[in-house]
Amino acid sequence: MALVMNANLTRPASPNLLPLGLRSSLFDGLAPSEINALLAAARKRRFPPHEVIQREGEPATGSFLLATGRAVAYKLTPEGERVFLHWIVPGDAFGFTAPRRKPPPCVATVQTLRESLVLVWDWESSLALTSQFPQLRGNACAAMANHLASVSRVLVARCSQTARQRLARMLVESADQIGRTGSEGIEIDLTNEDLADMAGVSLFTASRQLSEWQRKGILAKRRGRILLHSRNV
Amino acid sequence: MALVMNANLTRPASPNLLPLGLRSSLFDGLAPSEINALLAAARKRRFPPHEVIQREGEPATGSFLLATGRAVAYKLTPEGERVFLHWIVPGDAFGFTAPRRKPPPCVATVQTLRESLVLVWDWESSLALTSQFPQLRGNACAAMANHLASVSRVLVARCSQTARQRLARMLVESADQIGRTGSEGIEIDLTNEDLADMAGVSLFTASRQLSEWQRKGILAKRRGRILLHSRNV
DNA sequence: CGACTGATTGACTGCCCTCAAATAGGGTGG
DNA sequence: CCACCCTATTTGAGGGCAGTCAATCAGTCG
Repeated sequence: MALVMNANLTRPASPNLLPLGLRSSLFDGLAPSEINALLAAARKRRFPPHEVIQREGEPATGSFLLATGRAVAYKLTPEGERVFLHWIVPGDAFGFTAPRRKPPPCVATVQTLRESLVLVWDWESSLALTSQFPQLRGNACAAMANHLASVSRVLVARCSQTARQRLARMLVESADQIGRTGSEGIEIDLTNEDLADMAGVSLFTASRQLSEWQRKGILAKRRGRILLHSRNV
Repeated sequence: MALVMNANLTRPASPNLLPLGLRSSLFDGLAPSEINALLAAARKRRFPPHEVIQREGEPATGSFLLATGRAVAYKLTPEGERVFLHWIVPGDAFGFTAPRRKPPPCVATVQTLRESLVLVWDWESSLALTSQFPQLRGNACAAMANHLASVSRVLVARCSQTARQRLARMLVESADQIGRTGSEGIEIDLTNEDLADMAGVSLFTASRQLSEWQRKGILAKRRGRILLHSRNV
């Protein structure tokens, strides 16, 4: 029951097509020559941590594929609160739009968490490539469908779950997505504030709830890190 | 600032292509002969009021285009609460998915409000048509992008707005979408309960808030109907 | 060993939901 | 035309979840 359904690895493309060993469902069903054409058209761009790759509302002037690193997609409320949508991990594509004359506005903001390597296609070449390779358009379409499903799940979670439930859910999903399995459980590098933002909960509610779970022995806390003993909720 | 951005009439197709005079952005950029091929492949189906056309979670075995009538798209929480997504008006397409081997599950439930005429393409012909006409795939993709933007707006509204604000917003949007302009303002055929469901607010909160607005002279209420004097909020 | 940032804890507040009970529209049948 | 019923709606009282504010504590890094 993952909240985040990213566009990675449903059917693996041929392995090691890139020097990076990058796999992505964006390449599903494409011939190696076609993939090479894609890669040739892409610019590789390196982003430092906490850098905005695309900003909600601005024209979608490019399409992206995360090669290495990590990023997060979120929306901003008029009051400036961030509404977490999903993590973006290597292999995930974003910024693809329906074919139009003009770039439509971005739906969400995407920001790196750590140093990341991103393949970038500008608007024109993205348009050209997706019209040249119908399979690619289909794959981009599938990525959009996944985003739609993902946002829908976030919506339902926000509408029907309590603060405690949303926190629990975010913990489990973050463990799946960005957790490192250690000797005593799953370690997640997140501050209380990160977790609170993602779950849509105040910093204090998050702190109180996490403390309660720690008292019950479900997890242990270090500064800026959470150690989840098991994934039961 | 419409919450609902449906797939209608961005650039009009040639007029009166159908006996119904149906226009839809689904036909954008298609030649008349192509549109005829589309229509020939479609089955016309009439739904009585309050009939479910597609149900969330079930395989998306068809693609739809509403010709006449009205419908609503919503999601269900595990507790059975309905989360309103958007109205569906004539010209709106829904149920289109990314090209896949198997039909993916529907993202939302779509239900008629009144008797409606719907064009239906089954899974196979939908797949065949969208691969035959790249422009059609693009248009279906655009419809999906609109749904994504729409759900995102609902999400942000749910996360950042108070009950009062959400009610106001739903009133204005419903006025745009399904209101009839009368002599004294815009009439909307909605019960308190409908409005409360859509805004994600309890029946009582809706009643209290509407009464307050009525006292202030912003609107008048009849049983099962709301008369909005102006659209200011 | 400061200093800064992250985390904790308690007290208070407020929005909005729940429940109960009464009221009013509006159609229907006599 | 009126009585009646079903449903929509109103209104009040009470309560709970979770947010806000304030003050303190603790970990890490220079």
